[in-house]
Amino acid sequence: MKAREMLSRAGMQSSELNSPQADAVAHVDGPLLVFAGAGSGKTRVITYRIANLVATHRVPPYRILAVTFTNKAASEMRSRLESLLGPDISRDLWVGTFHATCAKLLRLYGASIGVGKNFLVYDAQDQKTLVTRVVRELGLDEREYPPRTLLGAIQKQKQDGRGPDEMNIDSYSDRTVRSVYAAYEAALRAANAVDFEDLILLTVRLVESNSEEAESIRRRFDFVLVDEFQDTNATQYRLLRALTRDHRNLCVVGDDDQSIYRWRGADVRNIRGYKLDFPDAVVIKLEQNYRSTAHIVSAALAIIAKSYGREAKQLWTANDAGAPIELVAARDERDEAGYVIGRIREAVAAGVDRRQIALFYRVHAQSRVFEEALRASNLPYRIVGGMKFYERAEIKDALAYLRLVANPKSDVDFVRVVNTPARGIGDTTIERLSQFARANDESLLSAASHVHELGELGAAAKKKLAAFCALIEQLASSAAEMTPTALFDEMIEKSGYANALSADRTVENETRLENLKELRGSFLDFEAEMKALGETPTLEAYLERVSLQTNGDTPDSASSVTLMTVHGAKGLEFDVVFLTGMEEDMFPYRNAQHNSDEEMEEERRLAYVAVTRARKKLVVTHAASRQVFGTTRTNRPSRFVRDIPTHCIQTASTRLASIVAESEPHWSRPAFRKPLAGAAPPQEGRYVDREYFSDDTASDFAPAFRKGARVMHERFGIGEVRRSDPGENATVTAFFQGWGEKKILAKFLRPL
DNA sequence: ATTCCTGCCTTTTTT
DNA sequence: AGGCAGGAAT
Repeated sequence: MKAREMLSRAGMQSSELNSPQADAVAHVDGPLLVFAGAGSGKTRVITYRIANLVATHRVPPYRILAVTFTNKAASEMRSRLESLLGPDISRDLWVGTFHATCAKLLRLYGASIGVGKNFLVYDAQDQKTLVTRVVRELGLDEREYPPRTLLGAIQKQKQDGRGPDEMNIDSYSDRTVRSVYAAYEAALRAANAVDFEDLILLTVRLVESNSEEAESIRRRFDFVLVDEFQDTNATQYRLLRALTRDHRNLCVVGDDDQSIYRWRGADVRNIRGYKLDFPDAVVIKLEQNYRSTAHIVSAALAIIAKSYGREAKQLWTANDAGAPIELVAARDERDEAGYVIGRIREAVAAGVDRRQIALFYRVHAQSRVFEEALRASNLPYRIVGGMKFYERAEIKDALAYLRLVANPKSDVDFVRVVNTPARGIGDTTIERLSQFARANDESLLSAASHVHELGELGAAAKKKLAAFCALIEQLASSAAEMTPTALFDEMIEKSGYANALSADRTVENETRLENLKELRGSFLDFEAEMKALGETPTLEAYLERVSLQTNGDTPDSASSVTLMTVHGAKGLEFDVVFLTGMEEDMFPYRNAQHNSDEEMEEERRLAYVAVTRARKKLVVTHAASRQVFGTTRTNRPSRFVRDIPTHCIQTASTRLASIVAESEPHWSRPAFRKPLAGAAPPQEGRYVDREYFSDDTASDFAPAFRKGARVMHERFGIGEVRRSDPGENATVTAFFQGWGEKKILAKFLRPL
C-alpha cells in the first residue's frame, strides 16, 4: 500500500485533530510527554501517532511497542489501529499490557536469567496461598504476621525493584519480611512460577543486564508508547527506560490528575518528574474536553483545582452548558438507593439506553443496597468488580488441574485439587507428603508418585495418592495428543469433578456447571482463534492467556445499567452518571488507618475521575446517615461536593418524597396513580414523579428549612436552621459554626 | 474428613 | 451486617 493511501485510510486529515493533538501525532524522534486531560482524545492521539510512524515514516510495525495497563485498553487500541492500518500491519505491532508484554519477552529470552519457558503466572490468590505456606514453614505465628500483610510488604519491595537482599532493614519486622520474601521467591522458582510483579521485575533485570539477550531486546523496538503513564510504578518506569535506553524514543501519555493507584505502587512522580529524566522532552497538553457538558467540566475543574503539586492544566470545552448537576440529599442509604433507582427508571422511560447509565460508589460494600433496589424494580443491571469469573472456585479448580498437567511442579495447584472433589486425602496426609517432598527437594506431585517409600503414611492414603498421580499422568499423556478442549472434557470427567457437581443438584451446583460450560466455551474460542492465525492451540498458550486475562470480560451486550466503584470507572464514559455516597468519610474515604495528606490528595483525584466520566448528566447524592459495618454513621456532604460551583448545581432532596409518603395514603399519591409500564410497584413513596423535585423553592421550602434542618451557604458553610420565615422573600435564620447566627435569604441556601 | 460455629475485619485491586 | 478463615465437634 502506498504511504498516501495509508495516510488517508488512517483518516489523518488535520481537520480531525486540534492543534496540540496534531503536534503530538506528528512528533517522531526523542522523548515526548503528553498530558491528556479527561476526555481530550488521548487514544486517538496514540493510535494516530502510531499510524503516522508506520505510514509516513516507514517504521516497521514490529518495531513499535505500545503498552497499556488493562487488557481492555490494549484490545481497544488494537482494534482502532486495525481500522486505521488494516489487519496485516496492525498484527505486527506490539500492543499489550505491561504484564502480557513482559510475559512474551520472558518466554522468548528468559532462559538467560533462569526463567523456564513454561512458567505459570500466579494470581493474587495463589500468591497468598504461597505466602501462607511459607509463613507456616518458617514457623511464624500467622496471627502476628498475617500473610496478607506480608504479601503486601513483599509486593511493595518488588514494585520498587528490590529483591530480598536489597531490602532496607530498619526494624525486626523488616527482617521477618525479608526472610518470608526470600522463601517466597524460592517457592515460586521451585514451582516454575512467577507472580505479577515478577513479570515486570524479571524483565527489568533481563533488559538491564549485559547479556546478548538484553542487547536484542533493546534493539527490538524503535518506538515505545505508554498509555496511562501516571499509573506506572517504579519498576515499570525503569523497564521503559531500559527498553529505550539507546534511542530514547519514549512517548508517555497520561494525566497526573487521574492518578488513583498510589496504593498499588503507582507513582505520580513518574509523570510529574518526567522532565527531570528527559529534560529535552517535548511536552504537549491536551486540554480541550470533547466528552462532557460545560457544567460537568467546570465542576471537575473546581474539584481538581485544589490539588497540590499538579501540572498546570486548564481543562475546557466548547460543548454546551447542558443540564445542571443535580445534588440530592437523602436521609439514609436506602432512601438514596430508592431515589436513584427512581431516577434511573425515569431516564430509561425517557428513552436513555441502559448501557449509557452508570452508578458509582466509593466502596463495593455500598453496592448491596442499590442491587436490592434494582432487583425489586426489575431493572437489568450488571456489577463490575466483585467476584470475577476467573476467581470462582469451580473455574480455579478446573484450571488448577490443567495447570498441574502443564506444570507438574506447581504445588499450589496440587494442593488445590488433590482433594477436590473429596477423595479422602486430608490435611494430615498432605502435611506428611509436604515434609517428605521437602526432605527430597522435589514437588508434591513427584513426591506422591513414589509415595510407597513414605513409611509413616497409611496404606489407604498411599493408595489414594497413587490414584491421583495416575489421574494426572493420564491427563498429561492425553494432553500430548488432544486439543485443549478435548483435554478439558476428559479432565472434567475423569477427575470426577462433573460427577460431584451433578450428584448434588443444588442451585449453586447448577450455576457452577454453567460456569464450567462457559469456560469450555472459552477453550473453543481460543482454538478457533489460533486456527485463524494458523497456529497450533496448545494448553500452555491457553493458560497464559487466561492467567493474564483476570478481567471479568463482562459481555456488555446485555442492555444493563452499570454499577461499579469509581476506580472501576476510570477510562469509561456514560451519558448519565449517578455519583453516590458523596459524604465526608465515605468519599473521601477515611478510617483509623487512612487519613494521610497523600491519601486525601488521591481521593480528590478520584472524585475528579468520577465527575469526568459523565457526558451529559451527573446526579450526585449523599445521605445524612448510613449504616457502615453495622453501625450508623452520620456524615456531612463531601468536601468535593462543596467544591463544585453553585451555578452548576441544582439541589434536590428526597425528603419531600418521604414526607408525602408519610402523610398521605399511598394510593392517592400521583406517582402511584400512574405507575410506569412494566415497573414493579413502588415502595415507601420513593418513586415520585419529577415534578415533585421542581427547583421552585416555595414548594419544598417548609420541609427543607424547618427547624433543625441542615443547610449550606456558599460562604458560611453548613448551618442548622433556627427559624424560618416563608413568603415572597423567604428568609431563614441559621447557626453556622464559626460565624454564629445569620439571617439569610432562602435562595442563598441549599438544603442538605 | 467433613461440618458447623465462632470470632475477626472490613478501600480502592488495571495485571 | 456479612463473609471468611480457623478451630472444635461429630
